[in-house]
Amino acid sequence: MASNGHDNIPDIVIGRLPIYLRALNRLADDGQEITSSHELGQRLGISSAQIRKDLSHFGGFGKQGTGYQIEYLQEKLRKVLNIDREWEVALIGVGDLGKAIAHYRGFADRGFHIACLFDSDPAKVGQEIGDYTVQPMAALQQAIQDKGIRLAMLAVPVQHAQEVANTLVESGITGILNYAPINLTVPKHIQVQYIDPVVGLQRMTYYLED
Amino acid sequence: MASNGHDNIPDIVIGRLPIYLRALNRLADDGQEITSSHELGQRLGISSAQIRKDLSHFGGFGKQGTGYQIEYLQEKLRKVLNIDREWEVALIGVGDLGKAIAHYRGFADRGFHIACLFDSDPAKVGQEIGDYTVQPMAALQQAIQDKGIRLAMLAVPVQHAQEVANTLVESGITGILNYAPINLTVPKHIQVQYIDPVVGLQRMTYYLED
DNA sequence: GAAAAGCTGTTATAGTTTTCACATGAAGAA
DNA sequence: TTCTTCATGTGAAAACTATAACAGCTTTTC
Ligand SMILES: NC(=O)c1ccc[n+]([C@@H]2O[C@H](COP(=O)([O-])OP(=O)(O)OC[C@H]3O[C@@H](n4cnc5c(N)ncnc54)[C@H](O)[C@@H]3O)[C@@H](O)[C@H]2O)c1
Ligand SMILES: NC(=O)c1ccc[n+]([C@@H]2O[C@H](COP(=O)([O-])OP(=O)(O)OC[C@H]3O[C@@H](n4cnc5c(N)ncnc54)[C@H](O)[C@@H]3O)[C@@H](O)[C@H]2O)c1
Repeated sequence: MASNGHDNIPDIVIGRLPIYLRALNRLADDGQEITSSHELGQRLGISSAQIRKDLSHFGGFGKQGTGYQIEYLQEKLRKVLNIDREWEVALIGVGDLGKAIAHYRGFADRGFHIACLFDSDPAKVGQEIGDYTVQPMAALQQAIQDKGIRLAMLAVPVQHAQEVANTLVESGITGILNYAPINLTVPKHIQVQYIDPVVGLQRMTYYLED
Repeated sequence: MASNGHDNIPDIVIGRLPIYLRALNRLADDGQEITSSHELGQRLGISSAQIRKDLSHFGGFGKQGTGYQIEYLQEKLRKVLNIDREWEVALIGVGDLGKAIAHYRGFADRGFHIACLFDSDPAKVGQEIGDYTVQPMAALQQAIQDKGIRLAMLAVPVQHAQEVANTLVESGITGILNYAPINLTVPKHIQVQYIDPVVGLQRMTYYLED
């Protein structure tokens, strides 16, 4: 049916594709070559019908009677998600969390290359972290525009998150991964994703008996 | 997800409550005392009707013509979510990420107290981090049972995450916040929440034009 | 090589979630 | 007071999402 043009695929379907891809990565690591909607569903706690239906939005990736070739399906999902290439990401805020992020290899392994680091603290500016030097905020706009960077990770204290987000948007960033526990107000065409572990914990305690 | 003796409030509603609470925290920080479903909705990019409907599952927290008393609503939401008390959390894996987590004050500020640290690496065991000493994995079950800990954060390498999760479940943990990029297989009564920043990035790139 | 078993893609059905729209109550203005 | 404005809580309708079921192709089994 539809291929990679932005037809009207529900957001909720798009949101599950990275989860499918992550499960496929694990199966591939284990040396497995073929899987099925049933196996994936069992692993993910999702019905097999839902997986088949989600995938069918983008074309037939499987083979009746056989299942899905893992490597092929990974390739197709990467293409759909636009991650069949490397994305450069700016990281703002090189504190405890920012440093852990900068050292973490899991981003590069999955196609996201941290291409520059920024911090407002003069004591941090100039520090070498990984392959890069921490730059001052004054250099942000120019650097992002020169490199054509579209994505940023925001790891500054909550009080400054909105203000830095505004700067990012002005600089041309269109996707922000926000670690600060605050909902950002941004123009409609800007994507934001939130990482807030406390929200995760709070979602669980509801279900725990006292 | 199993609902523990609660009414049958949809999971999706429960999942939004921490987001509402977070927004209320910000408003309270700004010194505001009253808000409305409309104001909250604007900040969160959610319709006001949805917020009113969500809250109405738990009783009438607002006042017609006026809105919601922020402090009162926070209190009520905390009660609903079972976070009108402090929860102790075990942290497994004291690497780069685990250290950043252990130093982060945002957990304690929002009612989650990291009560013990574990690592399998003999070089890490015995290290002092924050107020606690890293303990060996062999001490895990006893410590968790003695303290009656129900929640754990999992920050070990992906290859060991499932095996450690199994140990946690055996030890009596019923909620796991998993930082490793793998879907855990656990018994039905165990809650799991995932923190995977790469998934967040991948959800955004779909919407970015090439 | 025929029958059995397995799996996809898809259409139809069931279920869930969101939005709409309004009755009702509160607060301030004139 | 009375009028106007504002905002909640809620049933009904609309929109969306998940599940069930099956035709049709593939592989395995005997
Ligand atoms: N540490 C964690 O495990 C963790 C976990 C979840 C969320 N967070 C969140 O991530 C953010 C950072 O946490 P952290 O523990 O690394 O804090 P931190 O204080 O160690 O680091 C914050 C960094 O941001 C820099 N900064 C401050 N204002 C800035 C500005 N206007 N522009 C650019 N840089 C600025 C500071 O100089 C500092 O280096 C916080 O919002 C926190 O709530 C942290
Ligand atoms: N660093 C980050 O910013 C970041 C971000 C997102 C996700 N993660 C994920 O978090 C996990 C940890 O990342 P990290 O960068 O801290 O890795 P790390 O290698 O620095 O730390 C892992 C720690 O786990 C310990 N460990 C290993 N096996 C163990 C076992 N069986 N039982 C107990 N402890 C064990 C190790 O001794 C080490 O101290 C990984 O799964 C990683 O993918 C990390």
